[in-house]
Amino acid sequence: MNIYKSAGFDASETKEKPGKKDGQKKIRKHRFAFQTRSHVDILDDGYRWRKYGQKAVKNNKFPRSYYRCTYKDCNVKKQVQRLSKDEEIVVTTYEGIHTHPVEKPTENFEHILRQMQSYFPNS
DNA sequence: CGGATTTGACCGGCGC
DNA sequence: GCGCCGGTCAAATCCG
Repeated sequence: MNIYKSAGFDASETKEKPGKKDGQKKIRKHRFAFQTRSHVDILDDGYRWRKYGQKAVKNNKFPRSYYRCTYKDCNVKKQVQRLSKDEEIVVTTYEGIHTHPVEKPTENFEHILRQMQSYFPNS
């Protein structure tokens, strides 16, 4: 299994909706993109995900899948997209930070999971 | 039975 | 002002 993490470290601020009251304004949304070499887009990182949508991308021939964490109070989002150039490459983009423990015995992914948690500052 | 998944439709924002 | 795109939610259905 050859899995390597991508350097797609992008921290964008939350997109607040104009017209609404001062909701989340200064909080940033952690965005982390992972590039995995797999034929299946079902990458289990140890968390439970529930698919809530699927849309096709313009630059891609393949549709993108939208997932959301099913944990109580866990508003973490994840998207999976395949590269049109290399269908065997799957890009997993995580949005948000998990606030609950992992209960799944991840295989080699545990290694990556550790790296992810390292990037997420636990304030 | 509960939980999860699928597809379609709808809404909002932005562009022109 | 209208059109278009992206994104999200909802209902129905299927599986375990």
